[in-house]
Parts: sequence; structure tokens; C-alpha cells
Amino acid sequence: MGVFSKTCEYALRAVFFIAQRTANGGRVGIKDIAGGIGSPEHFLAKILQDLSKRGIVQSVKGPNGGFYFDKKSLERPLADVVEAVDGSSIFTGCGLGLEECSAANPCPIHDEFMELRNQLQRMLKSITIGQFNEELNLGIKFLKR
Amino acid sequence: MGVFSKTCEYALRAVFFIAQRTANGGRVGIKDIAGGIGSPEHFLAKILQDLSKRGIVQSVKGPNGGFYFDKKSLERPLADVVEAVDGSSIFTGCGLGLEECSAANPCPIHDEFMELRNQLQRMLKSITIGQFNEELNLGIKFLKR
DNA sequence: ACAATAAAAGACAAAAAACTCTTTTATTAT
DNA sequence: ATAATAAAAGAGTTTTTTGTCTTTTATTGT
Repeated sequence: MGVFSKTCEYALRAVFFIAQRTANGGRVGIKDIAGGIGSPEHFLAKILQDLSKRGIVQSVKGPNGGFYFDKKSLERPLADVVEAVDGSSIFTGCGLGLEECSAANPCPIHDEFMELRNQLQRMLKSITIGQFNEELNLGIKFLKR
Repeated sequence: MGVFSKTCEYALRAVFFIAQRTANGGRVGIKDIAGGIGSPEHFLAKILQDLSKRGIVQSVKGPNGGFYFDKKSLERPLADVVEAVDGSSIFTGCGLGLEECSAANPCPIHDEFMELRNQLQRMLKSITIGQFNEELNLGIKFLKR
């Protein structure tokens, strides 16, 4: 098990892929995206449908249609994608799975975990969807394998 | 989804519980443990059987039997429990789920994630199973709810 | 208007994780 | 030796996650 669900991993990879491919206009189809990140096509389609409904990614149907990001969306932090897919519990939940874990009622590792989660949150809030377009173009960063 | 699997969360809570209850000798039965941490009894039994086979927790059958920790085991780091249950991929895996993510072939968030994982590992290696016995006794830290 | 295209939606199927119940085995006390 | 106890083991079921296939709807170019 990773930090994120598989669904969320696909979502993040897809989001980076779409950003890179549509930074200069145009759209990418689901087949290209799925191929480009190595994910099951129809499964990814569901994920992107959901992100589209939530307004995180843009899409149009029909010929020359596909997914893309507008300027504003490219500035969105990764945290928004993660929260949309996996929920916010990843930033707040207890490390030992306790429902009512809090500073007043802490599990043994409450403090240490809080720090970790805060670091994750800081990181995901500081990274934007469009941030790696160039490095992906240059082949310095990868989304497959 | 948490950082750990549900199975692992139960394991960690159980381990803390057993440590506290057997710090001064004796054993705890599975019913007490499951009740004490709020987990399904038979499911937890499986988990502890596995930890027992791996030598992380000690157990004896029969009357006055149950689970316990010997002195040495109390000094074990939490990382050992986590690795036994969830595997080591939690310390090494790619944040975006890529198989071949590495410094030479990095995903976009490779560096940031590595730091996070290292912090998790440091934390889990520095905390021991028996470390919270006193605070649990005093009712300062909790394993339920 | 019509055909082609591509996302959206719906209904499943497979696999994995989480959970339950029953039987067996080992240990202890009498 | 025997009965009681408690973990170990086995054989399931349920739920969640992941993945597939088909049909529908919206858009575009001719």
C-alpha cells in the first residue's frame, strides 16, 4: 500500500501528463493519456470524469475533444487532486486508525504523525499541476514504468 | 486510506497494548487485546499469529497463555512491525506508483517523496514497542476509539 | 441533417483486503 | 490421564478496490 490509493496515483500521473501535453493549447484523448502513463484506459476514464465534474480538469466531447487544463487550473496545487480522489483524511487521519485521535486524546504516535502529515500537506500544497511541464518535455522526469 | 493498511494499524495498536499489559510479566489473551484496542477478535488473531511466527511477539498456548513481549522484543523499533505487516515498499515505493522510479529515472515528485519516506522511516526506527507503556498506564495516550 | 469522434455514464467482473466461524493443536492444572 | 484453556490453523464470507465492457450523450466537420 502506498501513501495514495492506486486511483489517486493514476490521477496524479494523468494530471501531469495532460498538463504537459496541453500547455500550449489543444486537448489529449483518454487513449493517449492512458497509454502515456501506463494505466487501464476505462478505469482512468472514470477517474478523469470525476475530476472533470469537480472542475479540476477541463474536458470537451466530440472530434478534437479531450482533456486539458486552462491557465488557472495549471496553478492548482497537487493537494487539490489528492483531496478530490482520496479525501482529506490523508491530511488529518490518525496513524493508528483511531477515530477520535486528537491532541487531547492522542494515540502513542500522535505528535510524530502530525508532523509527517503536515510535511505531506505542505509539499502537496506547494507543488502545482503544471510545474513539471518542462522537465517532462525534456525527458528529465517520467510518468511511466 | 491511511499510510498503513488497516491490518497494520491493528498490529501497531495490539503491539502497544500487549507491551503495556505484560511489561511486568504475564500474558494477555486475544480477547483482552481485541477488546482493548477495538478490533475484530479473529481478524486480529491472524495478524498476531503472523507476528508470532516472525518472532516479533511471543506467545504461549493453554491456560495462562497469551501474548507477551520479552525484554529484547520491547526494544524493537516500530519499523519492524510495519515492515512485517505491510512490507518494505512503504519505505521505498514511488509516490505515483511507478515501478522503476529512481534518481536516474525519477517521477516528478521523486525527491520530495523520498524525503517524506525517509522521515517516516527515521520516525518508525526511533520509536520502540515498549516506549509508551508508562503513558498508556497513566491514561495520557490511548489505543481505542 | 449526418456521420464521425470522444467523453460520460452504466452495468458488470476480478482481485485484494477485511472480517467471521469452526476445528485443531499445544499447554497447564488437577 | 484428563479436562480446561488459549493460540494456531483452516475454510470460508463480505466489502472495497481495481479493472472491463457496452451504451449513451455531446460536439464537430462535412
